Amino acid sequence: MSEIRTRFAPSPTGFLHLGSARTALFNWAFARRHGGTFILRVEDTDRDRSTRESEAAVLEGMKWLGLDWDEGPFRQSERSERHREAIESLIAKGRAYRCICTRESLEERKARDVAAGAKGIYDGRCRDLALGPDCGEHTVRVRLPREGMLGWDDLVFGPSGQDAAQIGDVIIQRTDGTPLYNLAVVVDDLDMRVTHVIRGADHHPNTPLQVALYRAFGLEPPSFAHVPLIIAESGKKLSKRRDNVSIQQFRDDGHLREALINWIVRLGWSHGDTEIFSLDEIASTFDLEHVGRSAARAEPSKLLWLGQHYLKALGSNDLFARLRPHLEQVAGGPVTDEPGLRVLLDLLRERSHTLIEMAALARWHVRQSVEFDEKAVQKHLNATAVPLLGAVRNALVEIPGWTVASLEKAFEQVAAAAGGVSLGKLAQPVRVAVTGGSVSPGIHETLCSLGRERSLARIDAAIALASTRAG
RNA sequence: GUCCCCAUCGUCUAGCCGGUUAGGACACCAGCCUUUCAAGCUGGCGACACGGGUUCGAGUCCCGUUGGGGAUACCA
Repeated sequence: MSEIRTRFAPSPTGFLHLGSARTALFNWAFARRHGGTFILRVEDTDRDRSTRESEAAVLEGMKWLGLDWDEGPFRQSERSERHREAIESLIAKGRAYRCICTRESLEERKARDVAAGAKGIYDGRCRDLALGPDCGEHTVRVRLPREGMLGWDDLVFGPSGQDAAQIGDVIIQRTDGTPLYNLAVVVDDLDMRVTHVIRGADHHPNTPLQVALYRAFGLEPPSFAHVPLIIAESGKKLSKRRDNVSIQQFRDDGHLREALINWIVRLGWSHGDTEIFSLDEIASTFDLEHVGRSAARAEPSKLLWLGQHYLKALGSNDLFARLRPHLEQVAGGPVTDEPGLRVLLDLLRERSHTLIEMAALARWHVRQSVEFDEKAVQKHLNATAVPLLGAVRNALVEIPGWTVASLEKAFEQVAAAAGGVSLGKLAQPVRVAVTGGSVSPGIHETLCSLGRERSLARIDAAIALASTRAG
């Protein structure tokens, strides 16, 4: 069997779309799984909507996700000469013909047809006119068979197809001489020797036409696999306005690429009961047989869970590197890499789902001063807390080493000396003193990560604050 | 309107040739753990859209209904 070749063919309209990313992933995975070739081709034949910036955004999204391609990126727009040639050859073979029907006339005829209860497909007025190149302004249409099945065996949906009579001779070349999508894809996939076309199910309905085009060229169509669409949480189609569909946006929201990949691969594909997949594992297990047939909702709770999972697994240096920009955002300035911060970040892993969330939880550590949460202060930094904080402070100053164990011991001693106050009574005021809020990792760990000097200074400040308030 | 497609817990899904107490994961709820928040552990709630067939037997096959999606461009 010949080498497997897949391609991802996005139209560059702004950014890498969630659904496109999954299509790209599937194509990438299928090629990798079979030791094949993954091609990237930008479908920019619609000049009005395609820009270099959006093309760059799509490529950037691919790279960020870790989807590397073997050939390309090719631009469909740079292949127009080849497309024209292909159209000419079709005309020469009698498989396509020139059409001089005007837009207005076409619209009018279609409206009439539809009003009469028909489908409104092209009536074939120019089909047998044998118009030459000098016929004036014209489009080119494929000459489709009048009847017969245009079918294929879809690798996801199974036997599929449509009767040729339902389609009609569609336009493949505009009056300005540029090719239309359906013609261009077929020619490109043929030229690039694509063996498996894996794409969104929104293309399912125009596959019969493409099958007809392959036949017109006298060549075998590739295998097709249509992947069900991803729909919004609402159950509706993903909308750019309402829904987050941009991979770049997910990245900016602090999601880990590993989580995003894992999330989308499971949207429509499964491998038994396995939930966790790295890119490598996808590359070695992905198959078309287990791609489902119904649309999947992009419900983000699992993405969040996956985010936490991968946050826990990330190497310390990797985590710090990825988190740094977000930490600096929170700190409002440069953040220095120091052991105490690393300790805190490790503690924050199981408390966060995204980098943004983690950076927010590290706020009290990376900022110079504490920002107090008013409710926490009222509850824990009150008159009764003053002697307690004082006792803790005195004990902490005395301990030789600043470790979790020594801090724990010191707290126990203070609690005992204060006549058996619960550790909770002790811990909360201290927590508010050093973090400004009532939520943080264990108090000993928290103090340990902040370090001796900063901790003591913050406790002193809190004692002062609590005293003034009480007095 | 017309064509095409889809249908298992709230969500993602397992379910290969018809025989399962319909499984897993997320979410949710409860308990344990616990100085807060998490994490972790244990347990719970929870689904074959509906109606007809075929069959000894249907989540699995067939038809219909309903619901949802996609396509109906000189867009891709």
